[in-house]
Amino acid sequence: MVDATTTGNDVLSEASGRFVDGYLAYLLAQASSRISREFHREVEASGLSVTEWRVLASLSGSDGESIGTLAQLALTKQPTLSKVVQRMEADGLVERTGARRDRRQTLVRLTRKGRGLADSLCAHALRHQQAVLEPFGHDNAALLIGMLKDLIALHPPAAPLADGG
Amino acid sequence: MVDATTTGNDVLSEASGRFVDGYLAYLLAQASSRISREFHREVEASGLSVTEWRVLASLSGSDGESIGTLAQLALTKQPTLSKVVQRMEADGLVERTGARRDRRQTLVRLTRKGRGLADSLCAHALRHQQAVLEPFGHDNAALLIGMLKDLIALHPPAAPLADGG
DNA sequence: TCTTTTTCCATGAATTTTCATGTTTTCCAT
DNA sequence: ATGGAAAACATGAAAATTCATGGAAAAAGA
Repeated sequence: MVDATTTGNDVLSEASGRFVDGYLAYLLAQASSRISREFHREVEASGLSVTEWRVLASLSGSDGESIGTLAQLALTKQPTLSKVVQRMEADGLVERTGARRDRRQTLVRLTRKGRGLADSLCAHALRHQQAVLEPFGHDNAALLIGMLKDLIALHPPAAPLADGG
Repeated sequence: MVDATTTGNDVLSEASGRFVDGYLAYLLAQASSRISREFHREVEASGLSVTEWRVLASLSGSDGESIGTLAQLALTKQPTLSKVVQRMEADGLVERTGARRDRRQTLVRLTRKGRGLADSLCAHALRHQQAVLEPFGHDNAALLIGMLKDLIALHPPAAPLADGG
């Protein structure tokens, strides 16, 4: 098992080699990219783009999100997301309903078909996650996830959305 | 200070709320995006795109990298990187030299101008990183970085490059 | 109430990225 | 050696993303 407490000497004051090899933002981006790449094959095998999968995942366990919220969750700009959602609506994966509370908003919800696909992919994703975290052991895995959540909580999104995003 | 050892109860068996809120790949992507966004304003103030900054950062502390390696480091596809490097060459930030060892490769190196800009931005980046990690304390920060490096080491890049990426 | 300002989303234009493919060089097995 | 397969990169066409902008609804102020 990987023992995070004994990884290298002082990983912070990185004195040698490429700059990026000790740079947090790079490590996060690289880890994100590599961890996701494997699963994204499954996603594309389902006929979805990565962005479309992110939308499905973001809507899983929710009974509707606005375009703006989805853009933040899916890490894209709002115009991008408007167009992705339109494609997904044409494919019968989501439906767009004018929200009751605020008629400016477009509320996006999973259709039955979309929920089926989302559930299937999410289950797959969780199995993949388990495999990824297995070498770390339960405690270190929880530590990692906790710290990522802390990082996220400490850095609010660009346009402060109602709550804390 | 954030105490990662007491963050929530069991962050793994996430039973409530949106699927993504407990999903490692999402947390990595979201954290990466949010941490970087702040600094990317500095980058764009320097007249660089994010991808161009990634190339500069990847070349910092190196005396030349191939197009393929840079594509991996900068998290883009090879054709994208070829074009970005051409723009950067036109701007006088990098130079492309035929590598000695393998004449198929294009070796990319920082020019004096490029190195100046890269050094300046990297210094800025490290100050930013220090601020980001400060709430975690030295030990937890080292733990986080160590685990990210482990994650990366455990998941090799798509097309196995000579070494270990 | 009636502006004035802000928020939320859609859309066309421009940019960026990616896909598909071709060329050149290297590697490997005869 | 040599012919075939694989690797590295460039490039044109296609697709995706982003920028700039506009309209409609809500919020804020006078």
